[in-house]
Amino acid sequence: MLETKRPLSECTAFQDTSLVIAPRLLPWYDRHARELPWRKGPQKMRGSGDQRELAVPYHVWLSEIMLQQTTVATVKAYFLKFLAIWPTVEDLAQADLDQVLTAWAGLGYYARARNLHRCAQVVAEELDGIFPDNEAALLKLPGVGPYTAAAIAAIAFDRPAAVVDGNVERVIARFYALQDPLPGVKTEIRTLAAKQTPQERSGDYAQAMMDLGATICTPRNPACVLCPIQAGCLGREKGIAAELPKKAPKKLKPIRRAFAYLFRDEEGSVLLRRRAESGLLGGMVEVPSGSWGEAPEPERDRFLDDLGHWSLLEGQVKHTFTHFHFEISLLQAKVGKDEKEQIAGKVGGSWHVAEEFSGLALPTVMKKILYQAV
DNA sequence: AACTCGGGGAT
DNA sequence: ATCCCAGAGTT
Repeated sequence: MLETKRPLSECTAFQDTSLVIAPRLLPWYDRHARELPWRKGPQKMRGSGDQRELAVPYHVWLSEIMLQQTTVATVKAYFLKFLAIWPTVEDLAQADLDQVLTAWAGLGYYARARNLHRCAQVVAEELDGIFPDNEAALLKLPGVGPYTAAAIAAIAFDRPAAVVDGNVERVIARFYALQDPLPGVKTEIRTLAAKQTPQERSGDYAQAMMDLGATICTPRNPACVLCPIQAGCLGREKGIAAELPKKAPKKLKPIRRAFAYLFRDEEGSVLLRRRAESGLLGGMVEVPSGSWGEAPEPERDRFLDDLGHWSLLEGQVKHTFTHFHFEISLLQAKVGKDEKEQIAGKVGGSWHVAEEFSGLALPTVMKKILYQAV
């Protein structure tokens, strides 16, 4: 067996011989761990009296929320910005939701920002500003699901929680050559992942698995020759690692179309309004638009039509959301100084010049519309 | 279990 | 173009 080849002196932390990943993965992590803004260096197993350096729970939580379905490269700048604006969870709890949404703008999945703000308030006001140190309590927090609860417990508190994200799913599916497709095979993956989670250095192990998936065991063209756990990998033995995990086919994205209505005054101000608190782009700022339908031609909005003399602008703005493509045709109308207030009232919005855009909670699709037209 | 919910980088 | 990303919440 593989584990019997290790010197006994290195085995004390991994006496359960069913642990075949951690003993090889952690030494690799000690050498190859990525430097990330929210991460402290790997815990070195030094003398017994040595203090382990765990990352700050607030930092771990903030980064994990941002990292949900979002790449490390994208998150870095947002993480540093949030930490600069709100150094502590109490600071974030006291912020206005609109400020949080503005700082989050462009990162996507805006329900995360709303839940982030609510969670900060729960921690600050009900938990004395201290994050729970166990999965069950973490799971109750807004925006914290099974993955994030395990990740915080492991990384911030070194609890032996089974951390299973897309990277870990891929590594486990390949290591055990699991050929059933996701999401059906998820339960089996979680069971195996839990069985491999070590009692020691659990936080490092979790991050090592994710680093491995991100840099070696990649979705395509995995670098098996460089892999620290290549020896026990059934997927590699069978020559099918790159094909795993299998996934159910995805649905085709329909195309939705709409008219965006750009009210402009003589000085270049634009009329913007806030979207409903829930649903797509919830709570974000938008250019008023008609309905977003799937018909071959976009639908005019009777109410907005009557508020100005509209002219169609050249070209269309294209944007792809998670589950549909979006094509926006742009309409523009000049608004006189005397009617600005009245129209703003009817539309339910307010006037803004281009210099103010960066301070507004504008999602990317709305920035595209504004930068094309303004 | 299926669906909603952004945006960008890699290929 | 497609895939996938340190997934969660709702139905």
